[in-house]
Amino acid sequence: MTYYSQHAKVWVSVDCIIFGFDEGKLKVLIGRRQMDPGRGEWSLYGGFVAADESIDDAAARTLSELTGLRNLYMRQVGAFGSVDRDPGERVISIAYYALINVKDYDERLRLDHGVEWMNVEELPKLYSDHNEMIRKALKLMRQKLRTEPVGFRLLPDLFTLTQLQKLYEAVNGEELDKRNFRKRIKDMDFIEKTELIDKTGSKRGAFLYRFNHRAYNDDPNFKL
Amino acid sequence: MTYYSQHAKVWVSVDCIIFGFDEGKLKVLIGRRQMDPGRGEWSLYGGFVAADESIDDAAARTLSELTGLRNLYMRQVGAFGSVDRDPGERVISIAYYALINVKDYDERLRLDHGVEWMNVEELPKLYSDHNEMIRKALKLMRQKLRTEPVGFRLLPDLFTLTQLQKLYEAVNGEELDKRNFRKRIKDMDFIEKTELIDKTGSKRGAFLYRFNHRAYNDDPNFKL
DNA sequence: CGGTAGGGTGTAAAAATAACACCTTACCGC
DNA sequence: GCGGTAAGGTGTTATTTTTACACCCTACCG
Repeated sequence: MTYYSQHAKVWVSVDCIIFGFDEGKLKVLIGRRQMDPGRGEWSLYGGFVAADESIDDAAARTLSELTGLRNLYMRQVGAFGSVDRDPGERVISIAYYALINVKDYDERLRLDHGVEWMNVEELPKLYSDHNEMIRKALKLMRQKLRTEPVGFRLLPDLFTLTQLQKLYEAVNGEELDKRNFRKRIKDMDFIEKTELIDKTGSKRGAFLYRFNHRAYNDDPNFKL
Repeated sequence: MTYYSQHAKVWVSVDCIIFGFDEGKLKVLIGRRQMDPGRGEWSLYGGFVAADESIDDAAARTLSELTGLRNLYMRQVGAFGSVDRDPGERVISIAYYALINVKDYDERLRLDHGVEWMNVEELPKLYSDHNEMIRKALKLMRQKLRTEPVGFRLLPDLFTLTQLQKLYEAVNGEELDKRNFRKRIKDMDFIEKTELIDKTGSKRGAFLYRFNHRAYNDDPNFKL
């Protein structure tokens, strides 16, 4: 059975870069590492890949462990495999990023795991190569948000155009022209205007919009 | 020492998607698999990650083993980790793509390894998830070629504009307008015209060009 | 010495992007 | 109750980028 027995086996873990958007800022979930080596250092949340699960499944399981949420939008960032990336043992880690709506994350659960939302712009030095993972995740996520309608995953089901614009501004780190932005939105029929109005963000109130998956599948022409 | 001992260890391999460009076509190096399981099936060339080398080093070593070349342009495609992707054992594989100039590849060495150049458009069914690896590699490679001047890695140091254009046409699968293409090249000062002339491609002869790394670093504005 | 196959060049129309300013609404505080 | 204010909402024009398009040149070959 052991066709490959002359080769070394290693541990493989997954690390999750969980992006959220709140108060106009792009955030990442990080916590203090609870085990050696590196106990107490800021770190991404991760877990090991079990013998009987795929790496995607391991990432999904780890994400759900942390957030209580399933079917999150999740993409692989890549494998990180310096020999000494883990100070104790040889561990290769596959990084994944996920997009979640901050309000879906139960505060209690967050505290239980001792993680917190931190602005991507103001991250501390993290354990091992986790800063590098986040850098790469950010790059991929930005690219994805530009070309596919996944930014909605970071917002509530119903959102205002201003929220959406602020999201894109936070992700790309540059201000956008309101009129040009809204013109583009109008061109995309799968971003549906509802008759509902959000009054929390302004006195006047703003129309709420919704992303229509079906309509997108019919005519997937997204560009922002 | 074994902090993580309750978790399973697995084999980790690397698989190389080696792109080349010849006779106007984009090609990949594949061969018949020489070991069980899957002996005889078409397959990418790969190898195992050793205990004392990073995954990038393993990929570079494997590439150099196959091609005799070092310092190839190489980028990670991602980790592939379905439980049953290898019919025999649990093996997680990290795919890498590399760009080489076909003429740098010693024909003798190629035959020794029993690999051959096959058009990306006409690939057979490959072992395990290797077709999927190639699909993803192609996608990443195309994106890279559009935004960074790495296509030159697929050409000789000196090349004609027609060669360069044919390369981009093959990679993106669409014809380009000669005058528009050359206009863009003229805008990029780091693509230097030499006084040398290539007579192999035509009766009249065409000027040879060269990519100037230094000039590119001074003003890295590439777009094709 | 004529045919031919690839090498080389500029301009104008169309499309995409960027710049820009003012009115509306409803709440809040006085 | 009313004036201030903070966010919501809306079109047009200039600029830039992209695309479309056709003819002459050169040197080899037969």
